[in-house]
Amino acid sequence: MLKLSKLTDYGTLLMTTLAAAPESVRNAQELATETHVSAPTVAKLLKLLVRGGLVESTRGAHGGYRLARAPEKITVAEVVRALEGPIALTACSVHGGGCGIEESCAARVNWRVINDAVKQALEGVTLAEMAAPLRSLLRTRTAIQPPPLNEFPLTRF
Amino acid sequence: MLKLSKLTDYGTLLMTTLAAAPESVRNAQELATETHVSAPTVAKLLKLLVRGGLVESTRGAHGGYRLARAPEKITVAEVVRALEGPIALTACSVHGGGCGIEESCAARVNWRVINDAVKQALEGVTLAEMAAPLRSLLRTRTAIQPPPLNEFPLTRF
DNA sequence: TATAATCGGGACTAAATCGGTCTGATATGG
DNA sequence: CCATATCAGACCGATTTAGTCCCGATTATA
Ligand code: SF4
Ligand code: SF4
Repeated sequence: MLKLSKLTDYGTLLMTTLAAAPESVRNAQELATETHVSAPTVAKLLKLLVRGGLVESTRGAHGGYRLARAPEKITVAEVVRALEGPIALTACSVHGGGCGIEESCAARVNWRVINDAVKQALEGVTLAEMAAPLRSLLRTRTAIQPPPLNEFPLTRF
Repeated sequence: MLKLSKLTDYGTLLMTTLAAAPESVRNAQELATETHVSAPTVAKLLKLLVRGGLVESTRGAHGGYRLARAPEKITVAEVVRALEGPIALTACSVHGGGCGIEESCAARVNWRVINDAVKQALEGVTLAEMAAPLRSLLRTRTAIQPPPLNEFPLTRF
């Protein structure tokens, strides 16, 4: 459904929760009860987010998790990328996607443009804005810009 | 991966192909060879598109398919909707999505705004533009507008 | 140092979805 | 009436997703 996977959805909720108190260190269990997401799932997500460099962990007793950067410096796009790889609406928008009919596809070039639009929409929203809801998002939405012309795919289409 | 299903992808390709010659009537087999998509899949897609009101079919000998409306009047968003239902990034952005933690979700309101942004991006692209690649898309991308304020969800967040 | 708390990595299963195929009914043109 | 071609739907295998569990590594603290 052009939809986010549920894991990614929960992941952003998790990050938003972390962003609400960026300094404090909380463990997986605490975050689970705060977000109402099941504990094992939270743990799994946090692992992925750590690996993606968005969250710092401290091990051992009294350990826990904390944002790796200031909430203003983390975009929703990064969260999505950490959890489910590059943002690619179509198979061909990531290199070597292996669609098979790329050569003859009339829609490919335009999908790429649409893909970029979506990507930039996600990149324009920071965790700080997610945590402090919606006022600032209004600005963000109009900030979507066309890419410079020379960035366009040099295809033989 | 925040990705389109392959069926939807092929569906837009199919529609783009139809839009390239909006007048002519072609049958499923012809469209399959033109798009390089397997024939049964094309047939399945066309059924869905007919049901969605985007394509007209004529049955019997010399039957085939044709766009129901002018290419300028059909948006990519409609194609996506016909093939995979309402555009909903998160489970809660469609009514009765049944997320379960909606009450306590800090991210919900903002996801809704992002969802609207993506939706409008898709609504801003017509099949005519897909068929005549990319020049006109540049305009479209900047045309994304914030919704009127009173359209915002009235939540107790 | 011993112990408890906590993360890290990965394997694993169940369920849902997706992509694709097939068959029979139905409608049209000749 | 027959050949052609869409229509509707069931159907299935493959893949992906969601969720759980286990065990080894690491650290604070008593
Ligand atoms: S080449 Fe065309 S069909 Fe293949 S993934 Fe890209 S847009 Fe889709
Ligand atoms: S309520 Fe929150 S967690 Fe549930 S679907 Fe909406 S955004 Fe996702």
